[in-house]
Amino acid sequence: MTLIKKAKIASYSISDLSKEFDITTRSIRFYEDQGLLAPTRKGQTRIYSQRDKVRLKLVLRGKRLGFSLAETGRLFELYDADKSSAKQLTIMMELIAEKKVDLKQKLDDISALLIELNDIENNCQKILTTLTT
Amino acid sequence: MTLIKKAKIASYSISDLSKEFDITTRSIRFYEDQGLLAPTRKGQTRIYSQRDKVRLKLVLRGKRLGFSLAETGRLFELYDADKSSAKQLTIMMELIAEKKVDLKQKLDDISALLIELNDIENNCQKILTTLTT
DNA sequence: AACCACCTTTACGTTTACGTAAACTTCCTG
DNA sequence: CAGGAAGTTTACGTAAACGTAAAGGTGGTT
Repeated sequence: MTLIKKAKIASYSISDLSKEFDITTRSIRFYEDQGLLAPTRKGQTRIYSQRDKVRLKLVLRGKRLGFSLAETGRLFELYDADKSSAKQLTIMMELIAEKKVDLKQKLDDISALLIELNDIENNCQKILTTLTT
Repeated sequence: MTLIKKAKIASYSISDLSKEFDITTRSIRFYEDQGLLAPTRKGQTRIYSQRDKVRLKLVLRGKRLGFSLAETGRLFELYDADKSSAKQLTIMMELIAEKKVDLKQKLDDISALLIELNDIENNCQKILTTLTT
């Protein structure tokens, strides 16, 4: 396989991303301030890579889940961390275990709430049909 | 069934609840300020009923899911709303539908994140065993 | 009576996550 | 070359969710 993939590396302007994700440029710059993004520069202007775009998507996913930007930052460290020392690795695995507990709690919370919402919904539907007949 | 349940109605002080849920009394009073709790009074002192306690639990569940207090308030309205008018009922059902979409998004987000965390975890484990052998 | 634990209100302070405005550069287009 | 359109930095403003005193009431007990 001597086929070389001369991939056209996708890049984005700040307004590209702001439109795509429906957020303000202010937010994007703020995430950079907080160390969550690190676009390159062409002169003054920020240039976002595919990796930056993925990161931004992950930030927004974190927000949907109620994570603070700092928490999302810690998750990023997990992705990037150096895995050379056994100590570092065990610390990482502890963090992962914690997050997993957190996420499982959220799953339980969502299940419970979905059941309750369905109950109310059914109830509403029932009353509605009796009202309109 | 003439058996009458003379239930001893449970009541709680603010510090009872703060200990049980591991939050400050400040928070509990703040939730009241925001209209999420409505304890009765004995003199100046707040008395919390079983219902208040359940509500507080729901507030905290909402927080875990990243809901604002205002959003949780709207959910409470769903529980309490008058279901007499067809118009009101359809509005309610729309709100419920929205929330369900929201929750399903969260489920997807959590699933994705759990998969990623498991990946990292496995990777760490693998490296760790190669390091320690 | 003095003290302690627990309750109260009032009010200013703090963190997070941006909003918003001002003032400026850079690049394109009519 | 005048005028946008989109980029930049700097900086003050804001909403949400409390934290943190300050100052005081209430009830039991030693």
